[in-house]
Amino acid sequence: MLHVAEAARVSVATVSALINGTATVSPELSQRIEQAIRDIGYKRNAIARSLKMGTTRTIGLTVPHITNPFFTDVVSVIQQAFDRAGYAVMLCCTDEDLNTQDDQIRLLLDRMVDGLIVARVGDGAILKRIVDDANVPVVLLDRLCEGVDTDAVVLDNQRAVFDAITYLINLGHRRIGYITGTSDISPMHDRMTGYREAIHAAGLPIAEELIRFGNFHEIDGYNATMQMLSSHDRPSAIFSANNPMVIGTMKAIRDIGLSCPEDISVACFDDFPWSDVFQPQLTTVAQPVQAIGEQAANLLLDRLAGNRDAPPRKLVLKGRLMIRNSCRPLGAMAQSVSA
Amino acid sequence: MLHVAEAARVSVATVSALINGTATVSPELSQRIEQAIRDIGYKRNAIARSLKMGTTRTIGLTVPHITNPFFTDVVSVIQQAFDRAGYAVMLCCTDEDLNTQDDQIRLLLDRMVDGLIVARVGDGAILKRIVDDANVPVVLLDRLCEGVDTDAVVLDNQRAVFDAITYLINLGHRRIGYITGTSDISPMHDRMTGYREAIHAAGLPIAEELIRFGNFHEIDGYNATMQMLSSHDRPSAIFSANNPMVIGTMKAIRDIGLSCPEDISVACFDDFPWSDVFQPQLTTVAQPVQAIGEQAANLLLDRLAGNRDAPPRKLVLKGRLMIRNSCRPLGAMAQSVSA
DNA sequence: AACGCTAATCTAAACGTTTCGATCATGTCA
DNA sequence: TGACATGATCGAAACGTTTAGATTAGCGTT
Repeated sequence: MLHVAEAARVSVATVSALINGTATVSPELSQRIEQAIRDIGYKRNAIARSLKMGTTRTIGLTVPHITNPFFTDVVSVIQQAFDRAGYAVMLCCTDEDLNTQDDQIRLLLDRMVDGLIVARVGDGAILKRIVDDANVPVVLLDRLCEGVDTDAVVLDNQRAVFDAITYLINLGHRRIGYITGTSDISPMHDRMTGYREAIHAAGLPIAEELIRFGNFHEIDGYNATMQMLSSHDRPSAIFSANNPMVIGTMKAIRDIGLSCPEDISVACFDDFPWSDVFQPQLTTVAQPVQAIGEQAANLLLDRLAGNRDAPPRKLVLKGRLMIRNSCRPLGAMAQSVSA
Repeated sequence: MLHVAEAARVSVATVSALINGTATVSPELSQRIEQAIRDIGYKRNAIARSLKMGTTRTIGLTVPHITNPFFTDVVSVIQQAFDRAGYAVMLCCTDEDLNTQDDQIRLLLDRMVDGLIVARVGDGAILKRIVDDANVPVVLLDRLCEGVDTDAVVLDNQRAVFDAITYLINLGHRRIGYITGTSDISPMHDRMTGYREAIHAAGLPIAEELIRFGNFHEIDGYNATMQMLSSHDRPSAIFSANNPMVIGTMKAIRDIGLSCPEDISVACFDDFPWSDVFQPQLTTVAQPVQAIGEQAANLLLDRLAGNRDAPPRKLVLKGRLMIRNSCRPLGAMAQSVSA
């Protein structure tokens, strides 16, 4: 900018005024300045601007895994929304690791991001402290965080799983395996509650050996399924509370020599783009990814636009059970259907 | 930092020296400073540091679509690599749009990213100018760019498709449909060449009506497949040069009342994590996503480490044909196999 | 005692912006 | 003609760091 000012024989203040339109500058000088900008190929240095202005027009986004199709889609939507609003997005993947997450959030805050969207991981204690210290707006995505009272957009996980399990029960299933992630994050906790409530509402007993915990990865789903299917009294249906793990479930079913849905029914949380093309077409709980991403972005953009003092807003969206052909009727029902 | 210095009754220079270890500071002052840092909860401002140092420890990454599983995986690997190296990643999705891409790259450069990894889109002219102007190292990912002579990591696309098409020919297929993206980017061009060469090498005629262009999206694959299958002399196999489009192909096959592989064989570029669990299990050309991401990251990290003057390095990796059950033998071969 | 050497610390400029308040020319009005 | 408002431009401080070079103190040599 200094060079531009010199070339146009004006002060840097005038150049700044012209670029930002913060003051009127005469047509004559305007032209000289614009010419100089073109000649020199001047580009405003956003870092210097950020330092002075105290804002970077950048937000931080942390998710556990970008390869989980749910997060892939949500990240994509969020990215687009902020792109439209002129913000850049710094993406971090925490790999479901608490320390990684904390490091990354600190890194983002050091860089003066204007806001944060966090699909948190693990215990929320440190997150709480970090968020309290940093006075940037934070939006929680997908996962609430005890003690962190801020904007959030989540799914009604309990209801969604309740509906899915009830659907399986209505098909005649009585022993329904349930594979979940570690329950220290709210969706896993709520989904589990939905499972238990559905079983209970149907007057069925909860079989604790049919509930298996994994760490969100395909291999965890594989192992959990293997264990369940190797038992003497195996379930007739399996519900996976997490999307990558269901791939493991399908592989285990294949490897053990069974097939879905003939021998065992399968349903899972989170939809796949290809779920209605390949066989079996999985019955899933679809999250409104577009809406989730947009709402999260809107909440944050609203804060960034200056609406700092409004009380925390918590948006709860509804999932949708996508019934396909991976679950088959059992017993009396099966006969009435096949008749 | 000023507050820390005051609290510890030292100069800011000493504080800086201690934090960065750039000069020895006596144990006594060290202790006072560390105490003050803790008391105040001081965090170094990375923006101010960047302004002074001329480096942000941030890189820019642009890809066409993050929802394309190939890019999802590569982005994930790159993100991890830079995370380990203490860099942040700014992610941009260009949505296969040239203007969006140019805007985003400019945005990234304004923010003084230290380097750029670009899976480019469209015509490379503007990209070339931008890259020339900015004197940050650039690594091209997946797609080369005419006139931009810089580090790159790409696949041997021609060979990969040649092998895949030859595989289909060896199965007895003679009319092989080919669905591709717009050929102004190098992978699409090279893949097309591979297709033509394979057909030619087998002494078969090129049927131009079997070559269809789309814009990388599922819907394009759908439309292209619909057109081909509605013709009087439809192909016995279809190869999709792009991953999202093959979903459209499968949907079209289903909607038109055919099935794969009984009525038509299908293969495509890029592997899916779930390709060997669901039916049909797609035969694909798998890219070494892990290696691609790591190599791209390494090339850039090497430049960032100061190796600026080395000549441009172009890494060409090999694809791998993953043969599954979505392609069936035809004619004489089919008989010998089924016999 | 004067000198030089080393180690520790500090002063101040610089990075590239924004912006407040000052300056200055010009035109208007009484 | 003088007072004054208006509009355009500028000078300089500030944002929070890093760092070159100056300063100071302590200590061993001669």
